[in-house]
Amino acid sequence: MPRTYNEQKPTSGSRTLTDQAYLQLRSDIIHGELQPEEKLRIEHLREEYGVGASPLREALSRLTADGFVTAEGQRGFRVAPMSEADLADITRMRILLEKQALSQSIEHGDDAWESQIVATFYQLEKVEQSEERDQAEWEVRNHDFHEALIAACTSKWLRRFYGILYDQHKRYRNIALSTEIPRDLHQEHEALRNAALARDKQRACDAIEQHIMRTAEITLKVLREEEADRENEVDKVAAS
Amino acid sequence: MPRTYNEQKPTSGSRTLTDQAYLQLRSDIIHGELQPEEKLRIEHLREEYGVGASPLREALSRLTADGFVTAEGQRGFRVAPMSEADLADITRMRILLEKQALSQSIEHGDDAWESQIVATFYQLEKVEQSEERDQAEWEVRNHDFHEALIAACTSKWLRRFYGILYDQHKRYRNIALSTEIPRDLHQEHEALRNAALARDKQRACDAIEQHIMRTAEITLKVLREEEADRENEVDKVAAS
DNA sequence: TTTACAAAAAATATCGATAAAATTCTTGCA
DNA sequence: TGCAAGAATTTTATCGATATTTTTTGTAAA
Repeated sequence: MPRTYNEQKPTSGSRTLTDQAYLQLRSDIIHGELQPEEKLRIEHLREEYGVGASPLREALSRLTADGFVTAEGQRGFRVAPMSEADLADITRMRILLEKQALSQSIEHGDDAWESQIVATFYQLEKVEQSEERDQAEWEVRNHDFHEALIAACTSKWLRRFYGILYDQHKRYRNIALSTEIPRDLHQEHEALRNAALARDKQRACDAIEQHIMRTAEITLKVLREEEADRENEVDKVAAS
Repeated sequence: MPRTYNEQKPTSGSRTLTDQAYLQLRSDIIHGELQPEEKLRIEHLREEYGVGASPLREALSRLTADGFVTAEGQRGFRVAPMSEADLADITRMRILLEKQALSQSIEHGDDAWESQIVATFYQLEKVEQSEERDQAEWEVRNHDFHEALIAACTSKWLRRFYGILYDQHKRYRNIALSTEIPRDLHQEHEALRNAALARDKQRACDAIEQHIMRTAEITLKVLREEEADRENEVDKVAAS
């Protein structure tokens, strides 16, 4: 009896198994389920994710392009490392690109663009001011808002690169904050919204720079604390 | 008798078949052997490049990340389209990134960096002033020189994105110029070298901007002429 | 002649199996 | 005890075969 190997799970909207594997792996890396530098053995992942080698390898190739995975010929794949230097690099680049995208967006944005900024800001505000500050919810709303700001940017390449950096940054935030709550970023978001709607490029660029810097600083601080904790653990074990 | 399917061609230095397929496809796209928008049928490519479906798909995934190929789930791959708008986009982005990379490089460059600029400029100069202006040779020397200029840039991400854009731009140059000769870009290169060695960021950035703009303009002009020619052809055929 | 549908053909995505390469484990020797 | 050669194991990269989808072709009704 010929058996069906694609069971067409209706749970995931993804078309192909490769897409599914890609999205799952991506999510697991961003959320730290797969640790930095961890070896990604195909055989192992096959069981874990329930797909064959081909779609897995393809998914890993894509993730390599996104900078979430590193590949070495004949040596397989591993989760991309994380470092303070890398975070600093991502931050600087994100500032450069998001400023540019924001400027273009302010230049070309129409009424729909403005509306979308107002709408996404409102949703973000709601999450930020609610009692139980849901990290996952905030992530989504934050992303929507930032996306709305640069939605009128006409450069395909700028958007592509910006998207990669945003997701990279997200990984650092997720690893660091994990269960932490977002702080008073609210004023910064508000300033950003107002500057954009006022079509004030300079003010908007300053706001976005400061905003990204602040977010990165907080992430960096938590990252360092975690690092210190880990070293303490090691010392304790060594001392016992 | 178990047969060997990897014949280990010693001609190509690449480790894996995937790498080989990637490099070949890439080159064929950059040099216009594979036309923009052309369908890339796996079955067909298998014969053409002599490798199986798996390495091909992986190679195509990588090329998708580089922006040389587009992929649509369940619909396969095709060569990425080319357009004037895309060229303009690439140009603008390349200016933004190369300026940034150059600034950082000027800031951090050491003696070895300076030497490398002098050396690669000299080689480029030789090609530019020789009688038989070999397009392929010039491409390599030009790339080496530009690479040397930003070699001291510390940002991994900046270099990654810049590399992608440089190669994209190269495709347009190759498609457009094909057998054309490089013009008096020599003075621009010289100005660039001098500004870099003088550690004059402002001057270097201006020089690079003008240089990239000029190159792009020339490419655009040739592109338009070719387009016009093609339309003439079509008209002729339609009239007959 | 065009449109609509169904059958046929082609192409994609995927699997399981396997050769080659890398890694780990043994074991014999200085 | 340390270590090097090589045997065993694990892992990667790759192939050929096949289910599922998409595209093309052929045909009959409007």
